[in-house]
Amino acid sequence: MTTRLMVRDRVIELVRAALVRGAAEGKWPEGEVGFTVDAPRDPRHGDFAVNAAMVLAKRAGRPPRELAAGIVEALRAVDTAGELVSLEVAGPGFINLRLNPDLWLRALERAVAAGPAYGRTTVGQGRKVIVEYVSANPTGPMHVGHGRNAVTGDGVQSLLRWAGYDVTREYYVNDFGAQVQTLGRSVHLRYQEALGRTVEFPAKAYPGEYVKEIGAALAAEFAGTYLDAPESEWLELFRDRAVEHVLGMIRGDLGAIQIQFDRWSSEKALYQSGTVERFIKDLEARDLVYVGQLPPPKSKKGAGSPPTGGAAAPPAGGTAPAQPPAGPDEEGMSASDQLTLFRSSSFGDEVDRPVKKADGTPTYFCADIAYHWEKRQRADLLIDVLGADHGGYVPRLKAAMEALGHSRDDLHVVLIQMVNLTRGGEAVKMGKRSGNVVWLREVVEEVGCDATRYLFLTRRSDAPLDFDLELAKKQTLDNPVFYVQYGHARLHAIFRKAAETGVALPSFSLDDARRLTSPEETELVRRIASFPDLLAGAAQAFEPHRVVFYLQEIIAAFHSWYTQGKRTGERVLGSDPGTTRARLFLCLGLAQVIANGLAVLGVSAPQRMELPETGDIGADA
RNA sequence: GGGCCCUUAGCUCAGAUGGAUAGAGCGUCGGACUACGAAUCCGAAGGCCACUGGUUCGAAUCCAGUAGGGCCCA
Repeated sequence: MTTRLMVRDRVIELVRAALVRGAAEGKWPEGEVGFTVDAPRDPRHGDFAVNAAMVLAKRAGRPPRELAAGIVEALRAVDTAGELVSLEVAGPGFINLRLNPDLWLRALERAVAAGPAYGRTTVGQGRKVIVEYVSANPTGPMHVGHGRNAVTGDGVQSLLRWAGYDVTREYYVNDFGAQVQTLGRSVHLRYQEALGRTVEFPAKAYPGEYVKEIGAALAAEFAGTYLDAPESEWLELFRDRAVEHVLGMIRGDLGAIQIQFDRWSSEKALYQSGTVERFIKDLEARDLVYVGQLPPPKSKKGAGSPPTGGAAAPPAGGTAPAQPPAGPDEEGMSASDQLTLFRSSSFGDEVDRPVKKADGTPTYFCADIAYHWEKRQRADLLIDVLGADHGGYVPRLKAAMEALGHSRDDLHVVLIQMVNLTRGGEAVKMGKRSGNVVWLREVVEEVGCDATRYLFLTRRSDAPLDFDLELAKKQTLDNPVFYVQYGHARLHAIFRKAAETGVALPSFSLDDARRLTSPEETELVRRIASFPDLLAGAAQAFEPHRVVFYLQEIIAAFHSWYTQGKRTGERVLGSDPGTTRARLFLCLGLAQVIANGLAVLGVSAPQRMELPETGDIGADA
């Protein structure tokens, strides 16, 4: 498909041309002007407002309104096709302009013509980007917090795809650190138990039912072979088997919310392939590391208070979106150790971070930046979707990017805040202490995939989210996903009705479309036309929630228009064939935009929905 | 004690790179169906955009500080 301009782009193009023209005539200084073209809040101000005169005022040393008049003049001269039908200077120096309505109608035509591809743009220019999300430790099934990370990350990658980026969806598996070792030991305990022993479970062992299953499976496979064997003989095997099993569960959890990855990167493989070693050599070659000691803690209570020991993180996370990777501080290093430190403080981090422990083994952080180093070789832009508890981790990752000769903006981190699960407004008890974790799978099975996905995206990702199970199940307007899907179904009900009454779905005709003259109809057309812009903006800000709000607004506008038509008698299917075709075509555009917006979010767009049990309308009274 | 995020209507939240009179939903009150989905819509009431200063033509938005909440690290 040819790259056609969006309506707003056309305006930008015209303004730019006008500015060049005026500068050439000596009306104002030459050079780029950082102007904006916005749809004003108040529709009476026109289709778009341009602030170029105000921006230019400083440089030109002339009052904005005077400049605006000049720009208007230049715009008239540049607009040879007559696309701008009204231009006026307003307020402090805005140029309000109105477009030939046909331009909007043509945009509607394009929306329907593009069909399921409507909204795709090329702003990403095929840039390679890796979106890493979920990356939950393979020590248990996904909980609700992971779900929000997964859905948000998936929304981000989807947006980037729609915006023309070359996207790889990636999951980083922490299959090497202390936590999976703990899992391996926990499984071994269950293995012993399965073979008839009575064993005690230390507090830090993983409690889940799945641990028991893995233990039992290994008991069946190996019988007593590893019953009394030293840990060195079984730990790696048990760990790997457990990880494999848990990853299977995680894949299942992801499948339940329809998320797939293009690539699963393994921490263990980073070591085995020598990537970590190569990375450290690279650091040494660039003189980015040195041997030294950890800086003393900033605590006031007595210098040299020892860092906490290497206790493994608690097994099952509470509501944290992602389980924290064991930071360097949890790896049992003390202040007196001679460590290999990375000069991250020279690149904006607070302190230098250890990449090798006293015994020469790499730290978790080391593997992690090695991973980013390796990823950056495969892509131009890296996105990490992390739990908000990793906020402190971001500066050192960015420092690493810069130290390695990239831009710190080549890595963008999307932070995901906590999910507060409620049922009918009351908090569902969750917490690390109680061990009462709510698994993602339970939620999906209760409320469905669509509601789960949609509701996770009803907030900016860095704001905490209340997720109410009762609301998610409700088939009423309080439930936002239902509201949008219902609107889509209603549009299709109109199409069905048209078919029943022998009205064919129209193809585009400008003459027909010109009958869309009411303010509500023009507004709907404009919203449809702005959809590609909305998607591109959301993609570049990595904010999938914007799509949710867009859908919410456009469907509300539709419902309003529809109901108003019922009252006034100006129905979609009316007595005048031309108007009927025009309105049907508008509905086609609406249905397409809703379907595509929902598709971006991975939510279905049903054409028909079941009536609730109460409203048995068809029954004769 | 240090760092990051946050504070907008009674409640839950939107406000794209600063734009004109700050918007939704819920809740409250009052209305609208012999149906192409009332699972909807219309109207009313509801605001010191936490506070103070700064930047400029212009600030909910950017900067500094203060207060309060969350997370991470000590």
